[in-house]
Amino acid sequence: MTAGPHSPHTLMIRKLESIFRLSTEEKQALHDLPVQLQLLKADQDIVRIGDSPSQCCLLVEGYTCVYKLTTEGKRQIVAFYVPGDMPDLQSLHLKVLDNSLATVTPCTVGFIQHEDLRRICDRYPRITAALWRETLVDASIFREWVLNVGRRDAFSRMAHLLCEFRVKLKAVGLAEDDTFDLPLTQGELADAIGTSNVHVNRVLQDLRAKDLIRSKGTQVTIPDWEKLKAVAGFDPLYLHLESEEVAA
Amino acid sequence: MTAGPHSPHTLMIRKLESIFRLSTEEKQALHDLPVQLQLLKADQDIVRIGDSPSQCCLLVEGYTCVYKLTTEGKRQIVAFYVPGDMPDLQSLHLKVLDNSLATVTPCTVGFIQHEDLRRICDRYPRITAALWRETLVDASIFREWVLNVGRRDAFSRMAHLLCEFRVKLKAVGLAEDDTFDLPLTQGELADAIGTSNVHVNRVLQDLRAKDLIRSKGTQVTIPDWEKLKAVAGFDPLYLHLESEEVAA
DNA sequence: CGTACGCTTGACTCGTGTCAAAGCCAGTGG
DNA sequence: CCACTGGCTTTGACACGAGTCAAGCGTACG
Repeated sequence: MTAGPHSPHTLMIRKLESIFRLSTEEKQALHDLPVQLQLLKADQDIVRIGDSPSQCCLLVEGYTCVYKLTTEGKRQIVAFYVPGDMPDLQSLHLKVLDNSLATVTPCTVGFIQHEDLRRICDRYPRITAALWRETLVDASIFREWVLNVGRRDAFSRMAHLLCEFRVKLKAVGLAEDDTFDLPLTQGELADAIGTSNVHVNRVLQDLRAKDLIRSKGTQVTIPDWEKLKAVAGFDPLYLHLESEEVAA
Repeated sequence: MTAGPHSPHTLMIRKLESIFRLSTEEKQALHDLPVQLQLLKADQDIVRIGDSPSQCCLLVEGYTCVYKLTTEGKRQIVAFYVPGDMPDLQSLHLKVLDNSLATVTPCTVGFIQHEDLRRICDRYPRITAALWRETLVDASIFREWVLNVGRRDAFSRMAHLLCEFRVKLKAVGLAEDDTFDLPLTQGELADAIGTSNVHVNRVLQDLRAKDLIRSKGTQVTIPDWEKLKAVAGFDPLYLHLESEEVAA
């Protein structure tokens, strides 16, 4: 569950490699990327909308989220990120950030300079492709979230979010069979599925009453994966993982 | 308003160049991309979820949309595309499509083989960056849509969608000062903002009653841009256009 | 031990969905 | 040239999901 004996890059490289089968040289180049590690507390902005960062953030441990605010101050979380993700990789090509990135738990993050990333991309087109692909998967997840928020009721929305968490965490080895850690407040869940926190509470009770989920502290367990998938209308296709991981 | 004397690539190249200032050689390489033109009727799928196309679609004339369906068959449109866009550029790196792409009006589209795109990307890293950036802007728009659908009421959502259309169309020269063509049914608008078509009808009437929009056939005019932006909570930052276009 | 934050509950309100019927074209064919 | 048709828009009545408000509860932490 901790970063353990890995280098900060390990999870990211493993993820890139699961699709692209990089050469030893390419992997080495990634390993050699200078990373400035930093420990952050929970509920802390990493970068803010309007910023023009000169570095990307690599999430090593903990969960982060990307959020936006309406002019009236309502918050919408548009993505959660788990270890191995690069939550603001977009900043490599978009000069100014259109969203804010914040920790939701205490986090270990590594910062990689844009110039270092650009150098490695120029030299290794396959790494460029792999990183590009990462941003495309992000985009695919956003599309699914639009569907989720736009066309499912609160009950299915929540079920869908839980399904997504399970699959993403399993893919990086942070979930056992059927249980994983979900250290989010009901307010954060509400901001993610576009409802009120009161209603999140009712929906969670309903999910528990129907035995679709069980929870102990921040641990969530899913007794019947197929049943939860069904009520969520969840199809992992949009996560674009390789089949072994999804099947699990 | 028609494709006119342009080659099919013109709008796309102009868009890429507005950010990246490509060299003559790079522009020529783009111009030389083989494109297979095709005329399509309205309401026709171009590619479907689950497909693995070997080509990308370049929209030359008309509007297309990307949509997804819930298991119960509810449709959510997650993006609209206008001439100059490449609505399924993602397929270059994601083997299987996670959404469907359809025309909403009669369209002229050009198909570009993936292998041709990959070849040009390998040779010209700046073109890679420009195309990558395009997909990042798409992702940014998806994020804004999550906010739109999740945290704004139907009235603001519709206003926001209209603002986005105006800015995108102006950027490719398809909108005069304050009026543009919006040949969408209320059902399509409903699928885009995640409400029922009946409610779309009421919201549009409300917008007209408040003189925030006027419409004649499919033509929409915006009498007071600042006022519409205000009720929509619209900030064009997320479209990542260069400032001259946005200001207009 | 208290204080703060998050969770839970109930009552009430309100935005939207649903259903069903009617009106309005624009295109088609007789 | 006009009646027919089908798709889209418009309307009204009603139902329901979800938001809001406000109070009370639990618990982790200083």
